[in-house]
Amino acid sequence: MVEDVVRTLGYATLGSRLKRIGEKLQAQTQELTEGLAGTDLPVPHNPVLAALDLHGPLSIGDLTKALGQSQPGVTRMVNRMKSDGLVEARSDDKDGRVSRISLTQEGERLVAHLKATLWPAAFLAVQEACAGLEGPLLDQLAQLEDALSEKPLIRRKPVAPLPHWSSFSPSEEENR
Amino acid sequence: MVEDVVRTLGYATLGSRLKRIGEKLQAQTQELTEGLAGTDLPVPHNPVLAALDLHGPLSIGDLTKALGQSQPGVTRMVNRMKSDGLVEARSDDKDGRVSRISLTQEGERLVAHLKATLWPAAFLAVQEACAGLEGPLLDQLAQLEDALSEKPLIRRKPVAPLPHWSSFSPSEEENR
DNA sequence: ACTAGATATATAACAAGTTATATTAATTGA
DNA sequence: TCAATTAATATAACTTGTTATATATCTAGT
Repeated sequence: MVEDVVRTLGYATLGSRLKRIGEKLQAQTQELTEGLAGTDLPVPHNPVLAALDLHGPLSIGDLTKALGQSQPGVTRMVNRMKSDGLVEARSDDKDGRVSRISLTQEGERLVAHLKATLWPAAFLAVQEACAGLEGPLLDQLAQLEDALSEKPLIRRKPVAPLPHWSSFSPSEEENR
Repeated sequence: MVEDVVRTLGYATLGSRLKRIGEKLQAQTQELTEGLAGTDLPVPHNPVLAALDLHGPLSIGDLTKALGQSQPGVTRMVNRMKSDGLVEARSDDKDGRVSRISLTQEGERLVAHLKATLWPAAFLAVQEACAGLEGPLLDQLAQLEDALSEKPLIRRKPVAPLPHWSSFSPSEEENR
């Protein structure tokens, strides 16, 4: 049997390790999405929806900052979401370079649905998987990775009635 | 100003968060690679070299387990490394389906070089960035992300003489 | 010995991230 | 006011991860 080299090497491969766990979490969140929200929204599109919901219309540059990733990546994701009918772009009146991205009606509807289903469920499931993690980062990562293998997010759906997303993020409807 | 939505959402976006930090670490490790080992070896190829160095020749399936990623991904990475002259494949004598991947002489040479330069330096730099992290996972991630922004790995090169990789991974030359 | 199924790897198509560069619009300074 | 610079977004090419599927070889059972 061959051991997990990326785990063994510790700090030397922390980057690969973080990416790997992140991808596992996203894959399990995708299962949740289908099983719980009944859509096939790609997991990385959720933060875009959340940012637009929190702040109202944003430029590509603002989204870049909100998501912490590169501008071309954001542009492409937004284009995809545009062709999916979730967002729309209009160029700014003051500055013709900037394109203001906003939720369409369909986007608003989806957000409302996600706030009642996927978002709280994912939050709680991940929170449960992280409950009891302790110690140095590498140890917590090992514990989390094991926890996700042993009991994936889809089996951590809360039994009690799902709280609405607003109870996690109280300040959301301000900037509209 | 727009805040960091992925950070704000906490557990709900932990997958994106982990991927994002992982990519940042890998990008900074790439800088280290060029500045310190004088090669342009892609960061994700390091664990493959380390696995082959630790265990000697491995099948694609074994590498898949060692790296914890999908078989087609491993196959493609190995093909790239083959065309870079770092590894070679011969089909197994007993079982014609399995292809045994081993380091070429050039691969061995590169590994020896990396053990004296990049691997210990990256280990120590990441360890330093992680020193003092405390508390729940989300907190430690926030601290780490801030630490990497404030002082990237390339500025954490140890001043003292670099210890050899073998001092981090004492059991390495066994399975050859 | 042959067929069925299982196993190992390869291939194809896609997604999402990156960097580098092109394009377009706005700003600034002579 | 216009030329040069700066700034925002778009486009292109690449990497690395994925899933689904094809191919090739081995193994088992009759």
